[in-house]
Formats: sequence, structure tokens, C-alpha cells
Amino acid sequence: MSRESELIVATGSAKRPSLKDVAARAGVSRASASRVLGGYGYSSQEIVDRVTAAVRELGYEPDRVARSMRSGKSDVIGFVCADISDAFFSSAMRGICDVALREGSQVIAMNTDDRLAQEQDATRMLLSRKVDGLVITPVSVRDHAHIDAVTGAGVPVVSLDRQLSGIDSVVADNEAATEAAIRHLIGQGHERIAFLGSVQREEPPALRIGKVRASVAGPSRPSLDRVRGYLRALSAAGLPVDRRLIAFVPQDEPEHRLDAVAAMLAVEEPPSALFTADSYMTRSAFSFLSERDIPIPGQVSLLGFDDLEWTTLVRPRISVVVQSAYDMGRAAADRLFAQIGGSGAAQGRRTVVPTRFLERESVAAVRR
Amino acid sequence: MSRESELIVATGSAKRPSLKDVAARAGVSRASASRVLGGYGYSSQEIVDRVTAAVRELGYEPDRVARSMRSGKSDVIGFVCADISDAFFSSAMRGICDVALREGSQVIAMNTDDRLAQEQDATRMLLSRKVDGLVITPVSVRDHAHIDAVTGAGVPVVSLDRQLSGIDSVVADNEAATEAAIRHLIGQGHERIAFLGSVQREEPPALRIGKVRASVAGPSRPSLDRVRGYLRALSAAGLPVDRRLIAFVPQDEPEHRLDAVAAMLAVEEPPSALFTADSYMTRSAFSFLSERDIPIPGQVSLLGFDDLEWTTLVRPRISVVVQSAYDMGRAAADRLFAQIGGSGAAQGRRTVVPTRFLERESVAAVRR
DNA sequence: CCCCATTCTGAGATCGATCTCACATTGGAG
DNA sequence: CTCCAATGTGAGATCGATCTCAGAATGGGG
Repeated sequence: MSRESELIVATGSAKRPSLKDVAARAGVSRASASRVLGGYGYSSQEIVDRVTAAVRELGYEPDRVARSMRSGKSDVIGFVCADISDAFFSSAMRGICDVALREGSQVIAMNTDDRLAQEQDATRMLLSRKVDGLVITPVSVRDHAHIDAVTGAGVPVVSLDRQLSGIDSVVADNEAATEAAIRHLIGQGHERIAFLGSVQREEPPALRIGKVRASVAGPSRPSLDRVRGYLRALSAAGLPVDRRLIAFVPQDEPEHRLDAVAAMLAVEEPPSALFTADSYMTRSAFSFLSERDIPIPGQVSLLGFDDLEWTTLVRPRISVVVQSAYDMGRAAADRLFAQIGGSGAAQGRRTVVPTRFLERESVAAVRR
Repeated sequence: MSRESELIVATGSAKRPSLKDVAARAGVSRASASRVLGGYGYSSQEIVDRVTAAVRELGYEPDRVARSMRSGKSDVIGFVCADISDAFFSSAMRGICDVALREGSQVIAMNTDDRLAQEQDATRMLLSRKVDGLVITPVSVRDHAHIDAVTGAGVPVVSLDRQLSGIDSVVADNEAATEAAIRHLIGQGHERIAFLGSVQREEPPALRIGKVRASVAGPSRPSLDRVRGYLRALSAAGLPVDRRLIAFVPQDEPEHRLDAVAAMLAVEEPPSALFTADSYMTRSAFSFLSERDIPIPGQVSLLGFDDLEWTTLVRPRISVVVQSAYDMGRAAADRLFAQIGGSGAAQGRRTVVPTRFLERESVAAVRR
């Protein structure tokens, strides 16, 4: 026995038994063995016992490749995101994995680095792998021909954190949450409130110079929704909008984020509060203020979107609007499997995951 | 034309063209079409052109499921870790994905939550999916029958961050790096240095009470290697080992970490420096000290293993030993593909990824 | 004693890509 | 003109699970 197993290890090819082997061992046809395993059709007790025994003796495990070849389903879904090592995406991935496990599926993750070409390659690849569905955080809300190709092939798609027309999407209630957060600042007496957000490489330049109102209609991205909430809060309070207090920094140029904060504080009538619309900006803003010993919230209040590990470790602790990436991932996977299950013909449904406002110590009332 | 495409979208089943369709359109046999695509055998220019045209017109993309059915390879590798949302694992995942992409493969990630049963399920699942290889951070260095089953089936395995006998592994130079770090503390005059580490659920209880020397031989885990480095540094400096200054906290009981720090500082001759052997402990220790306004490094110096985003955001900035999870992931995937390529019959090879010591502000010389 | 319904079983087709092999064509050398 | 090599092509097998369908065995009712 030990001799034999050594030999197997040596050759490295202890070929997995197939259904044919099981059938042979049980002395029945492949069809009968399959019926026993699949639990359909008729099988005599005799045959059930023999097949079951053979399965046990051989340690048979069905080949899922062959199965998906036949069935057209793969029990694999794809997750396409900018960067799986990012805290938001890896938490979402975990949520997706947990739901997938429940559904007997596995998850293939692919990174786009926010590049359209990589996203196109990824979707093509996953399609040729016959994934049962796709959760994607699209690079662009405009160029989505490759995503339409996926749905066109009958493969369900759910968009995460972005909204695409005709595609089910799962997003945080960015606009309402931001509006509430800004209202809170206004309630504390702040009238000069800066908005600092990130913008992607592929984004239309119009956005970069602050013409936010131009793209209010149509598909949505978090940064857009958030600035919309910001604008609504200001206008509801009858406060003027100062273009110089709104900045979008290209995401791939981190050093520019510090510049943006600096520029903001150098405006003649500087803001008394900073709203940072994503975790990168929050980090950069805190880092800048702390580096220069600018007191928070003494001189400037700071309020961020998205919670991170360090926001309770630094002093002051940062007040933030929290969105749960894990919950969003779960919600997206739930929608996806609903579609895969067939009930979800309803395309374009929008699922909003609630956010929470965590009041900590980085916001203070304005001194008159 | 538009009518037709609408119809296809409506039915939602624009079935992907197969090689048979390409062959039919080109007016050749499947074999000829396959030869053209596969670039083997003989093909007349005539046929090459016709097939190429047909491929383009139909937008043909080979079905990778069928391909792997035939070839036995799937161009998919698995990554089995405790929790993909953990910063270490998601960075490693990114490294693995990048290498996989280069090799034309994709990555399926699965979570074990540090539970052996889940790890066993995961490996079985991935095996039945015919993955070409597996990167795994094993829950246990003792119970690895399921991992041997994978290698036994001829599927290459690389162990990440843990060392298993007979399996290629990729680890940081935990022992040497820790030894150097402790030497640095000793060089600053510290003689009472605490070691705070985490230990897993599945770990033998012997470890939990601090009998670290008992398991020095055999397979390795980071926490063990690190405490070994700690002991070596002390003994090299002729300093006594005080059991009360060594603590291992079960990883699934975070609140106990704070207790461990408290207990450490309550020892009659308390430590002047804390070495926290992983990011969880570092976080807890910093949190505890900062909460109690215990000055760092005035009263206690803090030195951690593993870098994190917040270590430069807090004051003082934390000095740490950095290991690059991304590099470790890359290295593991490199080893894996070397094995898959066939050259890697050499089992049990150990790849050590270098660490760096980042001196910041949380360590000070001891006052006499 | 016959017939039909029910129960049971296996041969063979199918999914799509790939590869072997047998069978054409050439063309050039002898 | 003959023959063999080089070149070109397609029929069919293969991978493994699943499913259809034909047909066999059994049993009960008429």
C-alpha cells in the first residue's frame, strides 16, 4: 500500500476517477451511475448501493469542468474591479464570495486598474470562461459596449458602486448621505464648506474643472452623486456655491491631492470645513492638516466619506459617513444570483445600500 | 440587421459561435479551422484567409471550458486564504493576479476563516474544478492531508506565509527580521522587551501558555519564527527571558488583545518596549496606549511587524518591520507557475522574501 | 393467458476544441 | 512515366457528465 502510494506520488498523476470508473467498479452503465448520483429516473436499491459503495471506495468527485461543458453553467461568477487590494473592493469581494459560497459558486477576480482596455479584456476573458454572471465596477459609465456584449450573451451583470443604464446596480445612497452630512456641517454654523473628490482617468475633462452641473443627468458615479448632495444641501440652506471650493483630483495623481487641499485653504475666504468625498481624499486631507499642525477641528473641521481602520486611531478621531463595502458586495451578489435564477428579468433595478453617519471628533461648531 | 440584433437581445441568448460555426461559414472542416487557429499542421493560404475572415465576422472566441475539458488544464489557479478582505491577503491576491494575468490564467479566491473544515472544502472544490495549481495559506501546519491530496493529484501547491514539509513555500524572513528588530531595541538600551503575538484557533494549546520552545522544530508559522528571532536576540545579548513578557492571543478574540497589553504593563518590572508581532497586535497596542495617554515612546517604545496605512498617520509614527504581501503573492505565483511549467519538480523549496526595517518615531533610547 | 403500465437499464448522443489518422493532392526526382 | 515525399484536408475519436430514448423485465388487471 505504501509502495503503491509512493509510486503514485512519484508519477504525480493519480488520475481522478471518472464516472466511468465508478460505473465499471459498480458493474453498471454510466447512465445508471449518473442516475444514482443525479437522483433522477429509476434505480433499484441494488444499483444505488453498488454505486454508492463504488463512489466511496474510489473517492469519486464529479468533474465540474465536464459538468459545465454539458450544462453550459459553470458555477463561477466574475468580479471585475479596479484593484482587489483596495480595501473597498476586497471587502466587497468577501461579500460576493460569501453569497457565492451559499449558492455553490466560486468567484474569479480581475483587476482593471481603472483602464478601459483591461476591463474589456477581463469581460471577454470571463465570457469565454462561461461565467454564470458578473459583478463589475465599471471604469466608465459611457463606454459600456463590452458590458452590453455580456448581457447580450445572456450573462447577467450587476454594477457595483456605479450606475449603468439598463443594468442592475448596487450603490450607496451617496447623494442623500452627503446631503445629510453637509446639512450637519451647516447646522454647526459652517458656511464655507469645501468639497474634495477624486475623478478617474477616463472621466470627461468637463468634470475636472468643476462644471458639475453639466453631467447631472444620465448614469451615475459616486463622486457625482456626492457632489450633487453637497449642492443640494447648500442650496437648501440658501448658501452660495463657490466654484473654488469644489475640487476633483485625478485618482492616479496622489500628490495632486495635497496640492488641492493646499489650494483650498489658500482661497481668500478659506473654508471652515472640509468634506472629503472618498477615503483617498480623507487620508490626504488629514495628512496635510496634521503635517502642518493645522488644528482639527479648531481651525478646520473634517468630515469624510467612507470609514477606514485608522479613523479611530488618529486624534481627533474622524467623523465619517460609512458605507459597508461588504454589504454592497453581498447585495450585488444577491441581485446577480436572483438574475441567474431566472426570476430577475427586471433589468436596470437599483439597489441602495444604507450608509451611517458616525459622529466623532473632527467636526466642531464654528466660532463667531 | 438592426431588426435581427434587436431580436437577439430580446431573447437574451445570442449563442456564442463555436468553431463549428466558423468552419461552416468558411466552408471548411472543423479540423482545418482548428489548425488555422491553433497554428499547427498544414493550411493553405486560401483556407487561412477564409477562416480568419469567418472568425472576424462572427466574433468567434474559443470556449475555454471545452478547451480545458480536452486539455485537462484550466488556466485557473486557486488562492485559499483566511479572509480575502484582510489587507495582507488582498495584497497577496493582487500579486498573484498580476502574475496569473501574465501567464494567461485567472484566479479563484476562497476564504477559510481559519477553519480547517472550510479549507478542506475549498481544496476539494478547487480540485474538482481542475485548477492548474493552488496558492494556500494553510490553517494548520499539522493537518494537511487535504493538501497532500492536491499534490497527490498532480496539482502544484505553494504555501504562502506558512511552511509545510514537502511543499514549496514563500515566507518573509521572519526570524532574522525580528531578531534584527529586537537587537535594535536592545541597542537603544531596552532590556525589558515584551513580545505580543497572535495565535490561531487551531493552534496546540501548548503555545498559548507560552511554551514556545516546545515547538521550535518542524513546520513553521510566522508567529513562531518571530518569537524565535526574539529569543535569539535576547540570548545573543545575554538578556534573560521572562515568560510573563511573552504573550500569544487567540486571533478570534480581539478584546483579549487589549487585556494582554494591559497585563504586560502590569508586570512588576514592566517592559520599556513592546514588540508586536503582527498588525492586529500593533493596532491593539497602539490603541491601548493612546487611549490611556501612555506616552510613546516616552514611557513605552513600540515596534511592530507589518506596515499599515495608518502607521504614518498617527503620532508618533510607528516604526515597523515591513513585509510586502504583494511581493509575497507574486513570488508564490511565480513558484507555482514554475511548477506548472513542469520545471518545478523540486518540492519543498523555500523562498524567502526580504523585509525592511522602517525606523520612525515610536522607539526611543531608554533613560537611565 | 394476454396486454399494457410501471419499473428499470444501457447504448449512444451531446456540449466544443483538439488531435490523430487516413486519405487526397501536388511536385520533383529518377 | 513512376514513385515517393511533402503538403493539404476532413472524418472521427476524445475528454467526462448528463440526458434521451429504446427496449427489457416485471406485475397486475382483464
